[in-house]
Amino acid sequence: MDPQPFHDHDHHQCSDAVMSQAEASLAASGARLTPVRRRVLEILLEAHRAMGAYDVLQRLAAEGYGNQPPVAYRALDFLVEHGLAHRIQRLNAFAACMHPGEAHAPAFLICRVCDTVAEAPAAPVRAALDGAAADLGFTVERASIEALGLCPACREPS
Amino acid sequence: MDPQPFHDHDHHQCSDAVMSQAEASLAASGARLTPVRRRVLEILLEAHRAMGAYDVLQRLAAEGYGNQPPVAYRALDFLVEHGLAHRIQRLNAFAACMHPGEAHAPAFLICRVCDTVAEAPAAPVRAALDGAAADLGFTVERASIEALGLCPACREPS
DNA sequence: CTTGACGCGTTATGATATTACATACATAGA
DNA sequence: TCTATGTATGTAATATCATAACGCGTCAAG
Repeated sequence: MDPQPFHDHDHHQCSDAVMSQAEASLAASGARLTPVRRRVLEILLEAHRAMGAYDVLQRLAAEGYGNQPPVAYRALDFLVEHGLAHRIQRLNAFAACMHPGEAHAPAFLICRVCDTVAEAPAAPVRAALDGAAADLGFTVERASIEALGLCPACREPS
Repeated sequence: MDPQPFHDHDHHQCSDAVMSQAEASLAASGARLTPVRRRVLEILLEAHRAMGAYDVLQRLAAEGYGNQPPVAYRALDFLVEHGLAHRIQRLNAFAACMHPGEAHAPAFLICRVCDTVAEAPAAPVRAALDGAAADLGFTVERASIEALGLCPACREPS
């Protein structure tokens, strides 16, 4: 079963699973998961949320790491480059990838009430986009697909 | 024929058409196209590009309008609210809407070489996205769909 | 002719992100 | 082991993007 933010799940297990996948994925590519990078990923994994770079930085600083923006941005950029995190343009923020290692071009579903961010399988969306672009002669290389709305939990009056 | 950035077109006519549509659209809603707002729209229309708020501001300032950020942001926000311009999240920038008045939820195609921004019809894309979201119980309210890639002109070695 | 809504101008500040350079650390080769 | 090399981290300074808060001018309704 996939990590799935919108429903009850054992979050500890969910995070651990992602961390393991992340480690495996990195080992395969020869990149190093240094303490700062690992810690940043853990911080992102604490919630199914997007966090701003400065929020992450504050956490790092409190734990004795550097307290200047590049410390956070470098780790975040590393995670994004290696597919362990995503940048959410709409929020100027970052979220842990819930499916590291798998090739995927996700769409992000952002709940405007609880700020939860989920990844939806976007292959069909991407196909539609590629088609629309092709009609205009445009070749899509990278796409950001981000939706703002209501997650199941916030939709129903609990 | 639609305004279509990626192909040769009479740009003067293209801009004029959009301005007329914009005026009509605003008149219908009772909102006012003041000099600053009009000028900002004209500036955005000069190129099929996204411009940063500060770029617009510089232009305004050079023409004797205010030279502080809120002057630009207010006009830009107004245009966006009234469907005359779009914010391109990926670029932290704004582009004139090429189909004002028409209800549309566009996808943006951004050429990474010439920076041209075009709007593609996104109804099928949006449908696919709604579907993927619905599978997770998520209700999409607003979506940003932005693609980075190569426009037809930049794709072919001229 | 007042009043109230709106648009514009300005100051100040906040939030996000990068450049540039210095220091430390790991590791492979001599 | 020693040292050279690349990579990671730390820090200062600055660039870029965005908003809050306030005051003034204009214009139309009452």
